[in-house]
Amino acid sequence: MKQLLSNIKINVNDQVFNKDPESSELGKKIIENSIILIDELGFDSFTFKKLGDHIGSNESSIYRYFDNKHKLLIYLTSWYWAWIEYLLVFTTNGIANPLEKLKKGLEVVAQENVLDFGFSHINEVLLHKIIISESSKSYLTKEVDAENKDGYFMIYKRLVKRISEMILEVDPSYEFPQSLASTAVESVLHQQFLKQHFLSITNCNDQVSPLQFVTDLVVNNLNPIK
Amino acid sequence: MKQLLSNIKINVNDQVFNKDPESSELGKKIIENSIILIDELGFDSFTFKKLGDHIGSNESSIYRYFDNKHKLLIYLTSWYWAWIEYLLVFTTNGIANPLEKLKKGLEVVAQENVLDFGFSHINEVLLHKIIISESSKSYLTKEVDAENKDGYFMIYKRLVKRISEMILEVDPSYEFPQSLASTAVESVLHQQFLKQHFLSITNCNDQVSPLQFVTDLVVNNLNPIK
DNA sequence: CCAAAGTAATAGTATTACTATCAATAATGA
DNA sequence: TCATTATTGATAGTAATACTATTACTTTGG
Repeated sequence: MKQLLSNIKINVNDQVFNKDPESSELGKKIIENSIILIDELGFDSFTFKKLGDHIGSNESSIYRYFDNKHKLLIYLTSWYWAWIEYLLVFTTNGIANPLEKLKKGLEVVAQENVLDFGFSHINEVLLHKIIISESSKSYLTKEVDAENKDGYFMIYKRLVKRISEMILEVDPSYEFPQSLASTAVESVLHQQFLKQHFLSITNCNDQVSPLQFVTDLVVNNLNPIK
Repeated sequence: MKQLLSNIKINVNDQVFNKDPESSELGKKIIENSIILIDELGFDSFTFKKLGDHIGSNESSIYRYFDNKHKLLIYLTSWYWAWIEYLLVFTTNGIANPLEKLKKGLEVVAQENVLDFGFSHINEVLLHKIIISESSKSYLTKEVDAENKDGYFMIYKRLVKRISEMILEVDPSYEFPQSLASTAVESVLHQQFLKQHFLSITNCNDQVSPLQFVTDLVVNNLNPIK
C-alpha cells in the first residue's frame, strides 16, 4: 500500500495555485512546512511571512505559488480529501455486500490515527489534525459561492457523494442519503474535535471512537434489503 | 410570547466583555450594528474600525466594550444559544411524552425562519444567519481550551446537554446521547449551510427541511420505551 | 554558452489591530 | 449647585499583516 501510494500524484484543481507546488523543491517545502506551521500556530496566526522565515525563503517567493493563505488552505483540504477518496475507493473496491462496503467506507473517513504513508513531503498525521480544526474555514467565507463555481470544493463533494451512493446501495428507499453522508463526514470530524476540547458534550473518549458512534448512527437509520 | 421575551435579559458570561453592552446606548448600538455588519461583510472582513464608522462612533470606544472581534463573536453566539435555550425550555415545558418533547426541542433548535421577537436592538433573523456561517469560528481557535476553562462556551454546552437529556428520556438505553445531541445541533446548522451553498450534498431544499432530516435521524436511532 | 525561468532581496503601501493620552461632555451624589 | 466621576470622542502612534513592484542573481535546458 505504502509502495503503491508513493507513486501516486494527488491532483488538486489548478485554479487554487499560481504555480504547482509539486513542480519544484520550493513548492514542496512550502506545502510540507505550511502543514507544520499551521498545526503549530493555528490557521489564524499563520502568515506567509512566518512560513518564509521558517523555510529560509522569501515571503514574495511563496506568493508566486499561492495568492494568499486561504487558497493554500483550500489546496491542503483538497489534497486531504483526494487522499481519503483514493483510500476509500481502493479499500472498498470489490466488497460485494453493501453494508460491509459502507462500514468500511466510514472506517476510512473516520480514521483517527492516520498513518503517514510516506508521500515525500506531506505529514498526513498533522494534516489530519488541521482538517479537524481548520477545514471548515475553507468554505465558511463570503466567497464560497464564487469559489464553489470554480470547483474549489469538488473533491470534498465527490467524496460525500460516494458515501451517499454507498448508503443508497444499502437502503434504496432511504430518503436523505446526501444529508446523511454529509452529516456523517462532518460529525466524524466534529466528534474528534469535541473529544479533544469539549468532552462533556460527546460520548467519544478512549474507549468509544467517533467511528463507532457514526457507524451506529448511519446503520441504524437504514433498512438493508433482505 | 413576544411580550414575555421583551422583558427578559439574556445573560452572557461577563468575562467576554469589559463593559456590559446592555448597560448603555452605545453598547446596544455596538451589538445591533455588529450583527448587521458581520452579516454584510462576513466575520473575516469585519473590523471595529468599520463598525465605528458605521455607527458614527470612535474605534477606541468600541474597544472599551470588547477586547477584540473574537470576543464580540463569542458574545453574539452565547446570546443566540441562550435565547434558543430559553425558547427550548419554555416550549417543551409541560410536555409529558418524552418523544413529543424531544421533537419539539429539535424544532426549536432547527428553526429556519427565525422570528424577530423584538428585543429592542437584536435582529434575530440576521443573528441566525451569522450563527450558520460564523459560529464555529468562535471555538475553532488555538485558545479554545483556555477559553473553555473560563466558561465561554457554557451556554452552548448546556443546550446540547438539555437535548441529550431529552434523548435519554426517550431511550435510556441509547449509548451515545451526548454525541447524538451535539451532532443534531451541528447538523441542523450544517444542512442549512449546504442548502444555501452546496446543494449537491444535501437533500434539504424548499420541500425538505433540515428539521425533517434531523428529526428522522434522531428518532430512528432511538427505541422508545413501551 | 546563452536565454529563459525560477528565486531572492529590497522596498514600499494600505490596512489591521490594537494602545495611550487628553479633552469634552454627561450623569451623579454630597 | 458644585465637584467628582464615568463615558465618549479625537488624535496619534506602533507593530504586524497582506500584499505589489522592481531588480538582480542563479539555475537549467536547448
